[in-house]
Amino acid sequence: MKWVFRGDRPIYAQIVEQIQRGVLNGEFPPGSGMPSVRALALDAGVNPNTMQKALSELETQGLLHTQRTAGRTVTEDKNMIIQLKEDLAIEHIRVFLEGMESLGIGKQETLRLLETAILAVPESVGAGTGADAGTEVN
Amino acid sequence: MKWVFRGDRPIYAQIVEQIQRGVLNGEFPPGSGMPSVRALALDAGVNPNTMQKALSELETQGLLHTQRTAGRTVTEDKNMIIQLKEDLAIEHIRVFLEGMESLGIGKQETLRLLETAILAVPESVGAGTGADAGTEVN
Amino acid sequence: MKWVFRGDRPIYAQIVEQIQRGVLNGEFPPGSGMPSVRALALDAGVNPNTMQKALSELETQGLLHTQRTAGRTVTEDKNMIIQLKEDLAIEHIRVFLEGMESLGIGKQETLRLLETAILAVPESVGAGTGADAGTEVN
Amino acid sequence: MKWVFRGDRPIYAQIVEQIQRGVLNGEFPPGSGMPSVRALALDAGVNPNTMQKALSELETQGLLHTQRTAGRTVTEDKNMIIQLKEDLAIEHIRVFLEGMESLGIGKQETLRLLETAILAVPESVGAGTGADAGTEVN
DNA sequence: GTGGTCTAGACCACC
DNA sequence: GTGGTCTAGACCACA
Repeated sequence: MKWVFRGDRPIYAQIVEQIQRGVLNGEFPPGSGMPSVRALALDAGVNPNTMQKALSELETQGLLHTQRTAGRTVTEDKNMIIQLKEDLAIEHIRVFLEGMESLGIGKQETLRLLETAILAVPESVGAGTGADAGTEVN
Repeated sequence: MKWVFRGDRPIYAQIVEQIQRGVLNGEFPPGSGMPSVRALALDAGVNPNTMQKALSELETQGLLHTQRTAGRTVTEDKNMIIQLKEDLAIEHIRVFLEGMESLGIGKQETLRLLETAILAVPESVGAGTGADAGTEVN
Repeated sequence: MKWVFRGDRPIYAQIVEQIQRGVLNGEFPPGSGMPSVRALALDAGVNPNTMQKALSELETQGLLHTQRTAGRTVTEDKNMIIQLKEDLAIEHIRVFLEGMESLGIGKQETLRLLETAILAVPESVGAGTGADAGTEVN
Repeated sequence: MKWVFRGDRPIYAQIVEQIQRGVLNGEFPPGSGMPSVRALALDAGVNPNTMQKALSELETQGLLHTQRTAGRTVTEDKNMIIQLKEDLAIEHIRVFLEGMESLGIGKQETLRLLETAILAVPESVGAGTGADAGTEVN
């Protein structure tokens, strides 16, 4: 796992997001065991307490489970993972549209701008990243 | 001006954004005078210090100018306003795409999702918000 | 507020319960401001961090709100408080009946035992504690 | 024996309770022999050390005895079993009333609520589970 | 002064 | 070794 932290937001919150991301894109497969708190903390270069805080938040979200002394595991509930992915995507879109609107840029214009932006720096077009979206999880 | 604040982010930052928005959408036209710090603070229901901090930041951004004794005015530089709008839009798009990508959703898929989202709750289609983007300012 | 802690469960969890109790019985009325984290910690004789952990859990429960720098307040949503009271009562009853049942004591017998226990050490009978149950909150 | 464990409390403590329950409700009759530690551990799906710890505790409680080479047996002292049952019941009731009181619900009201709860989901009324309380043991 | 975050370091029960 | 809890102490942004 590659950890990158910015100074403008709590580290633990960034950890939460990056682990969520890791679960969503298959780096931490459903049902698999997570590294120990200490190991993760060492790897990320943060205090174990900070890592712990992030992990327990992920636990209250239901994304992680803990077996007391047997370490933590990613939830096996693939539906929850898919659901989370959808929720986050919808929220992202909502915030994005809202932000653009507040700049006086309407939805249609936003769409047009996004198209332009993507065409400017396309990813290997044709390769369906759309397909990928679901496959890592299933 | 209608002020709305959420508790999860610094008030002053939210003020900055809302005034930016006001300038971009024509509520505070270029060259026009801003209300006094006290008046704005009273209107927004915040501490004058907080409003002061927000205005200072807008000044360093170049969006507002101080006329020593004559209070603050919105910049007359329409290009700067257009430029700001563009910058913010590009930044929004960049962050958005990055966020979606981190969910394992590629650019093409993102575009498709955005289309779907917009078609679901369209704005009065045909009315060119794209046109608006520039018109209030010019 | 009188704080009592037992060694068999996390202190922060006991704080959570005792503050809940305080909100439910009117010691912390809805909408009122809570003492500062430091003050509460000093009063309870625990580390500010421990108190903070308890308070932030109460916040995620929705029972407390925080105004960033203006301190914390009890929620004004009386319905939520009543709801919480009901939920906790039902949960208590459920656990109680389950526990008795696991001793081989059925519901009817449990009821009989409880009657006996209460008659043995009655509270000022006739004085409707039942009435009180709702009144502090309303 | 059907073992169920929750992750929020020590496994060994839950084992203690479940075996107590087994003794109280006649599943492990007084004087009878207990399965071996290994067998129990295998059955419950826990580490033998954990099962050992639970059994040791039950031994210090006096509910089980070791016959050196002959394995463990349930105590033949029926009075002790009855006593244990009573103690646990009283403790349960005490904790229950205390908990309800802390919600601002007095004893009389608690009694009323319990009646309601039981009437809502009655067990085959008339069948005296109360009678059972003593019979398996005698 | 307020809440919030982070670190360092210790201790504990559990397996 | 694992997760969990607690303390002590420091620093920060905000109002």
